[in-house]
This record gives sequence, C-alpha cells and structure tokens, in this order.
Amino acid sequence: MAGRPVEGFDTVEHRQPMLSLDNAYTEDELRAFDDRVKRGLGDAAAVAYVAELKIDGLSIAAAYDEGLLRQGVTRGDGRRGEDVTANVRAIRAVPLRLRGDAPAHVEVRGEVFLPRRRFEAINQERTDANEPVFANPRNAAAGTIRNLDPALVSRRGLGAFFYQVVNVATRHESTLRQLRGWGLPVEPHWQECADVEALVVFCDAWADKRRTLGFDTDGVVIKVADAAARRRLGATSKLPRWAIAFKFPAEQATTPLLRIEVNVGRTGAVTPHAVLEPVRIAGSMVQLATLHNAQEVARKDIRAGDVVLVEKGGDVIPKVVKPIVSRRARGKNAPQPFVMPTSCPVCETALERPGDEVVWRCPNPRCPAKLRRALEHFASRWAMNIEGLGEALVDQLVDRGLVDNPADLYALTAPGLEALERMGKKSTANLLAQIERSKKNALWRLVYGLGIRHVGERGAQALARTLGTLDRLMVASVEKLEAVPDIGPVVAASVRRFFDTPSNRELLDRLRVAGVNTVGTETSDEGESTQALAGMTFVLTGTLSSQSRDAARQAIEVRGGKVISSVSRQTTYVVVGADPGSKAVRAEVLKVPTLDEAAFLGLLSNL
DNA sequence: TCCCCTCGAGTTCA
DNA sequence: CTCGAGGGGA
Repeated sequence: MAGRPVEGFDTVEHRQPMLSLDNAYTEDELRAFDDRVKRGLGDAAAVAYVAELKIDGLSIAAAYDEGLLRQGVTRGDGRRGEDVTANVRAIRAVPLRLRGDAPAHVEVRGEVFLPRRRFEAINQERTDANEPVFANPRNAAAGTIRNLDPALVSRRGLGAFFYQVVNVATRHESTLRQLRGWGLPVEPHWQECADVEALVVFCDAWADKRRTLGFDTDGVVIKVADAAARRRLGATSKLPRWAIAFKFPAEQATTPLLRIEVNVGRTGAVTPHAVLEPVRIAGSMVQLATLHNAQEVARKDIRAGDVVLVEKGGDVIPKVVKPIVSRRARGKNAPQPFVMPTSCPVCETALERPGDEVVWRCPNPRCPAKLRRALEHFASRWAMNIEGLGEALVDQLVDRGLVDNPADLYALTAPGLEALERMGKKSTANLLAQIERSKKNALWRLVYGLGIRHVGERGAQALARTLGTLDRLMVASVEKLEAVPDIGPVVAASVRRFFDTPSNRELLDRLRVAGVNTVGTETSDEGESTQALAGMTFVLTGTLSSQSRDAARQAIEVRGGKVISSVSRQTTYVVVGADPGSKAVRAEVLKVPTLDEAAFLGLLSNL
C-alpha cells in the first residue's frame, strides 16, 4: 500500500527540492565524510557538527502563511509530492497556527511518525478485527497519511518533529530553537559536536539508547553546524555535501542457518531450534533461535542450509522470520525440508504426539534429558527454591549417577559434593543448607516442584490450599480434584495419573522419609495486614527501579491483591515500569488504567 | 457451545 | 514475552 499513488491527492511541486542524504554505515565512513568536509572547506581544522536523531517516519513539508498552516506535502520523489493538507491538519503534533514572530511566509520540514505504543495498539485492534497488520511503524504512518479520511488520521495519534526552515540559513542550532519558539515540536536529543570524535561517541551511544525512545529511529542526521560553511560546501545534483545520515546497525539480519537441532523439555516436549552462524543483531551476538515446533518450521518452510532473516524486535528473544528463498541453493546441494525426528534425541525412545496436539513428546519417564529438566524445575526459585542448584550442577549430579530423582537430593553428602567440579567446602555447605531449608517449604512448592503436567504454580496453590496435605491430595478422586477451584477435568485427570504411577508414589514416600514437608501451608499472610487491595488484579510490565518484580508482587499479595500474567478487561491496574512490553499496549487498547511506578508506590503507601 | 480470562510451558544472551 | 490451551461463566 505504501508508495502506490492514491487517487484523491493532488501532486505538488516542491519550491525547493527535498534532497535525500548520503548514508554512512560505519565509523570509518563517518570519518571519511569529515575528511571530505574539511577538504571542501579548504582547511584541516576541526569542523563542528550538529547531530540529530533520524526519525523513521515520512518526511513532510508544511507551509505557513501569516502564521497559519496552509499546506502539507509529502516528500514524494523529492521534486514533487502529494498534497495531504487535510491530513496534516489532523495531526495534533502539527500546530495549525505558529506562535511568536514567524515570518509571513515560511516552509518548515520535518518527519511524521507513529509512536511505537500507538503502532502496537493499532495492530492489536487490526488483529482483533481480523484485518492485516502493519509491518512497522513507518508503513503505518505512511498508510495513515495517505488515507482519505482525516478523522481516522486524527485517531491514529501520529507524532511529528521538525528540523528545517526552508531558505533560512542560520547556524543549525538557532534553527532548532526558532522552530521550537514557533510552537513546532523538535526532537530534543540533538547535540552539538565539536568534532568528528564527538560525533562518533554520539552515534555509538544512541545505537543502544534509541530503544528507550517511544518511536523508531534508524540513524543520526549529521549536519555541518555553521551556515556559512554549508553554503560554501553546497550540494551535488542530488545530495547536500554538508550533511550525511549515519545508519544504525539493523535490528534484523540475515545469516546462514547451519542446522536445526531439537531440545527435550521437562515435560518431554521436543522442540526444534535453529543453530545460526553467529550474527550481531541490536548489540548482541545471536546464535540460537527457537523454532517452536515442527508445524511452525513447515509453515515458514525453514530449512537447514538456508540463509534466514532473523530479528530481535522490542523483545529480547530472537526469532527466525523467514528463509530468503532467493538465496537458497539449488540442485544437488539444495536444502531439504526439515524432518522432525521420530525418536528422542537423548534416549532414542519413539516420540509420541497425542491426538491433535502440535507438540511431539518423549514418553520415556526415565529419559535423562527429562530428568535434568525435572531436577532444575524442582530446585527452581518458584518451586523448592534451592539456591545454587542450577543447570551446571544438575548436569554433574546426573552424569555421575549421584541423583536419579528429586529425593536423591536429600541424600547428598559433603564428600560426594566436594568431589564435583567447582564445588569447594563453602559451596557445598551452602548447598546442603539450602537443601535442608527446602524441607520446610510450604506444601504448594512441593506440589509445583513435582512437575505434574498442567499443574503450575497457581494450580499447585489451589490444590494445596483446598486439600491441605499431601496424603489427601494423593488419594483424592478425580471428582474430588475437580471440585477444587480452577481445577477442571484435564488437570484433575493429570494429577490422578501422576499419583497412580508407582514410581511417583515411591518418590513421595522417600521425600516424606527425608523430612520434606507434606502437610503445612505457607506462613499465613492473611489476617495481619490490611486487605486494602482485596478483589483487585494487577499486571506488572517493565522494570521497576525501586524493587524487583517479585517484591512488587509480594507487596500486592500481602495486601490481598492478585497478580496475574495477562491483561484483560477485568484487570484493575497495569503497573508500567521502564521499558514496558506489549502489556502496556494491551492496557491502552482495552482501556485498563495504568499506574507508573510513582503512582504504584503511592497506592501501596496510602493504605 | 462459545468466548473471555487465566495459566502453563518454553525461551536468548550477558 | 508469546503462544496455545484449560476452566468456567453465559
């Protein structure tokens, strides 16, 4: 849709062509530009520049007569653009009337963009309405500005930043101040750089910092600061010689997919992931990316040996977007479609896929991979919370045959542990103390730690709270289990099956003998405190500076509130920290009230 | 039976 | 964080 001429807009010739800029992709190219500028000016002294963030939107020219917005034109091909005046008027960020001492006739240029939050919200709405989503904020902004309905443009919530006054040559810094004085928005992070070294520092810093901004930037626009120097440098037929665009390294990259491997999870789920030729994306080297399941691999037709497009969006977790089919080898060496293995990569048991599920699983209860994952889960923070028992240690314990199931952890001894790599006296003592401490955990932690299918933290809490003791849980009939709040037929059957399995009963007997708590509940957190947040549900997103997410969660829970993981219309508040994710957007779409950190702390303290 | 709200499970890099 | 799917109310 972007780029295609839309019927209904007049074509307008720019009085001054809107030039594009030369690009620099590396520090070296930046220095080369500096050298050209110095040569052009005929002296080797340091040249001062102004660096501005390059907004990833669409360029626009706005003409004001007697201070009133007369016309808005898109960049088009640089010589002629489309008259989109009605839509530009509908952008709140663009003033209809200039303030202060604006000249009688003035044309300003800037960039119209869609803030990321609005972009996400609009795509969410489009998803809900079963409409195609926009690929990125720039396309969405372009689509919006070329839409024929100004009311819709207004609703979309476009932003704008201005950076140029046509035919007025002052020092760039004064131009920006002037624009602001007239009431036009100016991107505030621009900076004067005394020389090319300062430029390099600026570009480098913003390559990362830009992610904290609410809008997309794709680089830094660099201009010679001094107006007289700019005039002397002039322009080629297409490009000014006094400016350049430094482009940030992309958030996407293409890289060869070396091979597809499969992983075995705690539940036996076998999931494929891509092993990539390491590639730098958004500041870190990416080497692995999950492919979720065989269906997904087939749907995207991703093959080992393909060159693939990988991205790391707002999210941290990289994903394979698609194969670059045009770069796929042909003939004898052509990559072959991925074939899901039929047996477990670790224990070679034939994989099973129940009914119409998507996920293949290893059914072997003694599969070493499952055992490792199960032990890690048992020891994890939200289960038995045994600090120091992580992946590396679990591997050693299993490899040496010291641990075959969670009960074996309680039989570990100091000499046995000290024989392991990186386990001195101190680490050993700490670990044994942690294991000892875990015996006093609340019952629900044990129930959760067992890793019963479909029983997560909440399910475990419901079961422990309602049934009270492990003995009652173990013998509870399916009917009795279904009577537990939030437990339905699937979970009930899964619990029953777990406790009907002899090896599991044996495991529990051994845990009991070892002294692991099978009756009590967590120290009561009701009664003592106020229940000021009773009946309220909260969703947390982003990072809070005052406390960890767990602490925030506890703070809510001791006051009787509930913390849930996804936003719905029923959610009371969404607490938005720094760098929030999609939940903040969903809150906006669903019109759920949000609290910033200060408001959240205020709520907690005012009780 | 449908739909909305939740929960469970798997996941990357430094 | 996201996806898929279970639970439960309408």
